Amino acid sequence: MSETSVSCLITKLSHYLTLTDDSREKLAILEEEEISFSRGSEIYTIDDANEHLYVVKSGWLYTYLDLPDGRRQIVKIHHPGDIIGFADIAFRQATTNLAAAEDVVLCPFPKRGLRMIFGEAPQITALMFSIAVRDQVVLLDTLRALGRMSSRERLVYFLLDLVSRLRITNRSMTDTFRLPLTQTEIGDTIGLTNVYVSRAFTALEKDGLIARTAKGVRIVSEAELKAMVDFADRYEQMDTTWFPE
Amino acid sequence: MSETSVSCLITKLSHYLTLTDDSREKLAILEEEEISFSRGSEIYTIDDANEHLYVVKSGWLYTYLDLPDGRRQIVKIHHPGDIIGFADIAFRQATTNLAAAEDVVLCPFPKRGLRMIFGEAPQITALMFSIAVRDQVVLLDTLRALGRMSSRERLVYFLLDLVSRLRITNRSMTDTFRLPLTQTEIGDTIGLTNVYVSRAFTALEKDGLIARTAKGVRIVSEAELKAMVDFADRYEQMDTTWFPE
DNA sequence: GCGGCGCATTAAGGCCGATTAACGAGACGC
DNA sequence: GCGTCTCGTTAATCGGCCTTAATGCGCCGC
Repeated sequence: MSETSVSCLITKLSHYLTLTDDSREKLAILEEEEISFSRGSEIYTIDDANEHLYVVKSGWLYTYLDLPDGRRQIVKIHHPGDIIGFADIAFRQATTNLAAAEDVVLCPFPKRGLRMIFGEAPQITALMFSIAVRDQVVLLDTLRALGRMSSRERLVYFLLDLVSRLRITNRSMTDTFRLPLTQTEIGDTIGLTNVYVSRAFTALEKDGLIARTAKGVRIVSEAELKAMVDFADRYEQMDTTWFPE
Repeated sequence: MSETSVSCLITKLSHYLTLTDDSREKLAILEEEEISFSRGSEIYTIDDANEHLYVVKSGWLYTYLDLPDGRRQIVKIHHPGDIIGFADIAFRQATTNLAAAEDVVLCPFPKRGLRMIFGEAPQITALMFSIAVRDQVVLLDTLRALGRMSSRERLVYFLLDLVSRLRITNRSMTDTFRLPLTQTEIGDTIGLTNVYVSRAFTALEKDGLIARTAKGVRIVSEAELKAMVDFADRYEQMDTTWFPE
């Protein structure tokens, strides 16, 4: 446990409003415990009893669904500061699978930790509710991408969505970011094969819209990319005017 | 206003728990006002100030997103008893468009009606929160369908999802249901063209998996269809054990 | 330094769904 | 009863993405 490091959960939530000391203390409780998983680990799978939620301390993970014949769809990528497991609150058993895209550190906390938040921290409750709703809108955007976009457009949408999210926790980040996912994983996210992810990447690079570094990507012409897929940033702003306190 | 007719909102919510008289009174307030729209009407569009939510009294509607060149993705179909607009709570302006698939009657109520519910009716609050979360899981299933399924599988998933939802408000419904959507609209929902929706329909009918009536569909071999897409019913059961009261 | 492995790239061939178009059936207005 | 419009069907052609497979690069263990 690193006392000195700033909590990325608090960083993420602070983007939207100034947290009270009381709120900060309540959030700290959610990050007391730590577990590490190595790349490729399955943290939980469908039908597991889901008694815990997780705060991501470091590393990327993803939630996915399978088809019986082996096809796979990644439905959500998780970054440091994210809370994993909200979607399963309404069910006794997990409805999805969770895997580590690289070595990760998670902070598990029992569902009743959430009840404590709900009962005693109205400010965080409202924010978490808003984030859950916001994520739903993002899913609608993703649906639009998978249902109606070409391979190149899908990749563009995928990259723009990533940048927008990463900027919330890392304000200094401009246009270059690390991308610790294989092209097969990216394909499973946007409904393509690894082959076509590769082709789309090189095509975008050739057109000078993006550039690729060792393990990352640089967005070269963000405006052009945004116009290409009619991109709307759902992360930057949220309506917090109706919040309590 | 028909005093005699049972509210479909109350019917829908009653599927999951027994509502107290107090809860029923609070819900009735949400259905006081009524507006009618005829088939094809646009009730609201992106960037409209979204000050209202709507309870569907009768008729089907759908929420959709556009691409600049005219491609369209329907992201959610609404039935009687549904509450429309949850997803936009976190935003000042609408992030989606809403259109009437047939003649409909809606009950609009201001956002602050929801605040009244949140503050004074913990039972309904918990239920609405659960439904919002449940809908999120359904969206993940849909993502899997659009990302990884063939045209026939997508149509099967679409039909099974519809039946499961309709059974919540209409317990007597067995396997035949009305389908007031054009094949173009169905295609916009599952990411296909009207042509391929037609082909998928006739293929399923030829295989004896479904049958088509005048304006509806009959599920002939539900077990077989479910196996085909590894279908999980997210509507029948929800975990309400943690609810207050 | 060597072999093995995972991953990205590239090419060839095939299939599925898009596109376009023509036709028919039904609903509706007049 | 006629014309018009929408919607579903069917066919022909086209193109994008998949499948499969071969190649090469970088990383790691030994």
